[in-house]
Amino acid sequence: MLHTTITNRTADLCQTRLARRRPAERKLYAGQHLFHQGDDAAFIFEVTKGTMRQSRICETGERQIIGFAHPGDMIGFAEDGAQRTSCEAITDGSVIAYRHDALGIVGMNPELHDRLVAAALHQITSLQEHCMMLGRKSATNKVAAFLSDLAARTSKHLNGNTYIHVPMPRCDIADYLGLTTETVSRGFTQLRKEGVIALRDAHHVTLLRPDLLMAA
Amino acid sequence: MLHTTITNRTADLCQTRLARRRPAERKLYAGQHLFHQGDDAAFIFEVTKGTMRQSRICETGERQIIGFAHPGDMIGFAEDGAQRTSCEAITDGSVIAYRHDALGIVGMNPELHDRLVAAALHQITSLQEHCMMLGRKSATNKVAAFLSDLAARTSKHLNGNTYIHVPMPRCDIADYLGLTTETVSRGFTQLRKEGVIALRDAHHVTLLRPDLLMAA
DNA sequence: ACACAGGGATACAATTTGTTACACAACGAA
DNA sequence: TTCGTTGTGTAACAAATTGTATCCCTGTGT
Repeated sequence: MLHTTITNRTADLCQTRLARRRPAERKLYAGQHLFHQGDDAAFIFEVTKGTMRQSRICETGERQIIGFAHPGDMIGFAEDGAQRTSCEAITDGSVIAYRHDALGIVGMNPELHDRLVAAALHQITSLQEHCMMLGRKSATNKVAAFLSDLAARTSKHLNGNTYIHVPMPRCDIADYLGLTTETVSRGFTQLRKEGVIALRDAHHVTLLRPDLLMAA
Repeated sequence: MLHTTITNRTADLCQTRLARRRPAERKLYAGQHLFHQGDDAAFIFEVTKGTMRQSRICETGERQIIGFAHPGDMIGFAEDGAQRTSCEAITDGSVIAYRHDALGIVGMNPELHDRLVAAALHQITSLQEHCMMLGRKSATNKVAAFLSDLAARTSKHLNGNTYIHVPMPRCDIADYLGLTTETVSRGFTQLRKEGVIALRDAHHVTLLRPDLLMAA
């Protein structure tokens, strides 16, 4: 490891400012891969625009979507330098790349190190919640919880209503929730019939009863 | 943050040796809690003996077991200083406590910092695999995968056979796999009827066909 | 020995979810 | 325009999982 390169606080701060000025932002078009399962994990990425999906394919060919990443999220935490998941852009977007080993070396950039550690801990928490949802909720509950999460991240409020943009197709939601597309469809329909949501089209949802959504 | 306390390498090394000499091991009896959901997260624990279960209770009262921890595993990674899960000992065991903030501060003990970061990344990977299993496997597959994992961690080999000790009751396995106890029971029975495993009793399994277990 | 409690297994009914099939709308290419 | 293609919603039926009730076995205490 590179702990021997530590010199003093000032040098670190300079490096921080330098890194700030050139954030190495990278554009991604819808459908484009950020990395593949098995790739060398040299970077951790911060999403700055767009929505990404992080997925894993298992031996039997089934896909599980591990999570969706929105602006502000960090993706690409990897054990032993190899990505265990793939990551693709669902919409056009952009990311900032940080060296993966900044997690191990405070000296390079202490502020970045803290942000990466915090993001890793956050990832652990959200994976735990995902497990909880996959294991212990019914199909409709899963759809409701998914919309609730999405609303908390990316909703717009206009004259008392909450509007959610659902950028991903139904099959992505299904692979995220451990369901089939048909069951996801039934979930949306049921929430609509119960008056919890209204659908302009498959990708534009209005939240009529946020209270019922949480409880559902 | 406490980066200002960094002085030099030598001091850090001394502190490392000191920490090594007094590992602050703590005994736990079966059923005893290591921490509760909501507790302040001051420590990360390394399991040295026994088996622990880490679980979460959701608003509706359902329990999901996030993972089992065996000797060598680290538990207690927490966001914002608060535990999101509870942790209990399934068998008698013991743990070593490390200060949680050692994750953020390399200076205190660089070697420990590296171990904690590696453990956090490992936790992310295994949670991702857990999600995959919860979302995309049938009941029997889940039981098989669970036994396969357990075998990889804690099995004994005697004259060509693999013996697995299953310390936890069926209801824990159910809450881990997102099933009911009955379904777990049926899973064990099916694997036995297929000749993949043999059962001495509920807690002692012999692995007859490890190849079929992975594939199942 | 006896009754009792707890964990586990099993049969059968009930429910949820997956399958299969088809209709419909939006979209792009010929 | 017309023809495919793709994504989505719906419905009927099949399959998987769960719920319920019951039974078994083992250990424990009286």
